[in-house]
Amino acid sequence: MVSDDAPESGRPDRRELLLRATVRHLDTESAESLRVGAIAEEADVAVGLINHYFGSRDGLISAAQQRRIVGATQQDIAGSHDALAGAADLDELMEGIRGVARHTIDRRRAEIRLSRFSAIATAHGRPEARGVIGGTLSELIDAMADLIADAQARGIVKSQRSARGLATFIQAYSLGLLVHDLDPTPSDDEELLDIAMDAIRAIFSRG
Amino acid sequence: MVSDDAPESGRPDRRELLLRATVRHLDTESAESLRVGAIAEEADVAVGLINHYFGSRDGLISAAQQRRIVGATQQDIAGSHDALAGAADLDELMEGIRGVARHTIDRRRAEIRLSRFSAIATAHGRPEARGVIGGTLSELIDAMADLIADAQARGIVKSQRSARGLATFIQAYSLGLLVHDLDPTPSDDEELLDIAMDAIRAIFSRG
Amino acid sequence: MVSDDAPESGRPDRRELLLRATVRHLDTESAESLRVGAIAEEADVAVGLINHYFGSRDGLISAAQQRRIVGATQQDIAGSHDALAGAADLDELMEGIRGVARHTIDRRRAEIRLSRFSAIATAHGRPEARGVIGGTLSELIDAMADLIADAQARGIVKSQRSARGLATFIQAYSLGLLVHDLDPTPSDDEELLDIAMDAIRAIFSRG
Amino acid sequence: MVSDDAPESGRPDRRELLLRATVRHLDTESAESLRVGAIAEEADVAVGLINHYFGSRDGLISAAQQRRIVGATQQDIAGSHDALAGAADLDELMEGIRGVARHTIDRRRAEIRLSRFSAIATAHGRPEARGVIGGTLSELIDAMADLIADAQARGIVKSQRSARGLATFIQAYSLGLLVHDLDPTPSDDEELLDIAMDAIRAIFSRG
DNA sequence: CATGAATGAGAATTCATTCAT
DNA sequence: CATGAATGAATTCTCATTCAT
Repeated sequence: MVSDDAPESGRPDRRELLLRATVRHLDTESAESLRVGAIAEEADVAVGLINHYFGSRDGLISAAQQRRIVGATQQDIAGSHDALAGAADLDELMEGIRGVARHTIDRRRAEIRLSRFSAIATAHGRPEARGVIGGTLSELIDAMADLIADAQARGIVKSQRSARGLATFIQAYSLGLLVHDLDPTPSDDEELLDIAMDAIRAIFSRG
Repeated sequence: MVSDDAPESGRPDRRELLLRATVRHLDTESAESLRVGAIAEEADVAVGLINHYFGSRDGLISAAQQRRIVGATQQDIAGSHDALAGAADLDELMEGIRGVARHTIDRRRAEIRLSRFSAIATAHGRPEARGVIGGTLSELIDAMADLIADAQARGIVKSQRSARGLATFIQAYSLGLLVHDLDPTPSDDEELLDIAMDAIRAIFSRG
Repeated sequence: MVSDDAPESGRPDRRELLLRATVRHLDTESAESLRVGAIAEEADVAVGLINHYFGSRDGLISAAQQRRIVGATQQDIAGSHDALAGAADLDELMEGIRGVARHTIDRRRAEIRLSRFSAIATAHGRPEARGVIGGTLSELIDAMADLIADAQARGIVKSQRSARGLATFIQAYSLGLLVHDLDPTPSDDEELLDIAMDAIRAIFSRG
Repeated sequence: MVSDDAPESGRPDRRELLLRATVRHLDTESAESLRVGAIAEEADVAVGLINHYFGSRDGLISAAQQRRIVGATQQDIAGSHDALAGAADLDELMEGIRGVARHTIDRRRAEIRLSRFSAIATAHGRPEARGVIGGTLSELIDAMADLIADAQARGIVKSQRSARGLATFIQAYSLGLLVHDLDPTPSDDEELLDIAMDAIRAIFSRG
């Protein structure tokens, strides 16, 4: 079977090329600085196709932001799943979470977080983009909630709180770590990790 | 005493008018959509003054973003201070925090949080803005850390973790609540509040 | 008999469809606003065919303008022919002309006249179009001149002026009635008709 | 006193320069072929001013067409007035009219007539322009009607027809002479003149 | 003949910045 | 300090034309 974006196993179609070039741009630069001419050139495609496929520069950016949020999110979910699905008791679970959290806190991931952050910030002043962004974030929370619900069912997580509430808490904290990324005099990563683990262990045990 | 921005109780000076009009714009629209002509008109001031006072359109936007980040969070800090400074024991402290947190979680604050979020996202693709934004965020963390350090000194907060690490955790969570704001099928506010309280009580007690 | 534009009683050929869609457009909109894409879609035909059949957008427009000039006036000629060919004397002739003229003056024909007017105006700034337009107008004058020459041969029209000069006069007046069409405080149609009849009777009788 | 369009007796203001350059262009070329860049350069003015003063390319063209119709019209009226106002009897009047008509029929005026023709044709597909164009044409008819009414009052023109009806007839014929201009095998100018004189004499005498 | 995706030169328009008053 | 008319580079968008299928 031939994949959608690479018909006849040759060069991906022009729409896909444009989208990828745009995602690449947004990974490092602001949307404001995006020039359709530059994107078309980068994608080695005629400018006219941008309006043909996306209606306008704005349409192109929206499509790309959506893909970016989805992309970043899927990675996180996959990582969590691998770490948590097999835990036999709370200690093992916390051990897995610690691994994921350490990766999350790592300031070297700052660029990725900032990039995702800015993609979400797109919702500001673009009410029409809010639905897509909200939906994507919601899926992410759902995926983590599933993992937690599973742990609850297996008696590993004792908390009677809804799995979705707990998942929301963790996601919020994780995203908010951007304040740490941008902090010119940041706290110690390991200490922040310990604090986070205390917090998570607490909400998984009580209530 | 005459305030800086309203000399001789008359009309605030033109620089201030421009800044306010810009903040107002950024509260609802993206920086990209900002037109200096519109801002000047809104402020009822000549366009030329924008470059006179801020050097360029970008200078104006940076100044406004800074004020927005500070402004939105100063309220939180002030609220926290009132609630926490007088607490005699952990229970009283938690009661005060619950009040602040309830206000923080409130989804009606979504617009404000999204607005602040987008201001911070400005750091993406604008390396020159990162210093200002990081510095501002750092000050806010410091302010909250002071409150916590005080509570530690008074023995109310038992945790031996650094006050700044604890403050970072709380700020991160607070900012990250945007995922809750944008969630089309959000968890219950009260439950989220309970979870947050459990987490905070835990990190204030242990470690 | 199968007509040229509807081979084998099926759908008219694509060239004809394009031409008709273009004429339809020009009947209500300016040539400048014509988009080949829109015409092709309207005609339910591939865009590529426009260049195939007409060489270019301009070729299509020229072909359509020509048809419009001819079409609008052919009706007049036909009407005149029916009315004038059988007249036995000047009074009968004038009666027939009155019928045609009444129809011509009618302000409800304003749109048609304006449309034809604009088709002719195409000659301005498009020297290459002048030949076609001039040729078409010339043919129309010739057709009317034939009718008049016939009436002269039969002694009904006494004037020794050239039939073509008389025909030119009538065509000129007829076309110029646009000033009446656009007049916001127009003269009475019937009076205008009487004046025209006086004029025509005079030039048919004297000289 | 300093005129509006040439403040301080120096260079006319930029708006005026743009308008003049546009009129000049439309005198020889079609509106479709007009390029704002070329106009701005011709006027030695920045392109941006076109939108500043006229809103858009279309606004500029409309303003110029209006001025063109008015301009061409005023000349005609002035010429007629000089020729007709002093006539003592019908023969003298006809002599004056013959002078004007000869000038009107002259094929060397074809370009001017075609130009004016195309300005009027602007009404097609631009309903918003119709009012201005109609109003201007109406004023022209009024001016000629005044001349005729005066001749009627002095008993020179016997016709009881309304002066405005007669004026409409003459204007229509005069404008319609474009068919003669574009005719590749035109009738003789002198004969056409004779025919026109016969017609005018008839409608001035009878009815 | 017929199609319509792709092209890219060309045009209008926008808007930050300047500077004479 | 303040003004805002003027500037013109920069950018997006349009759309006639081409050509492989």
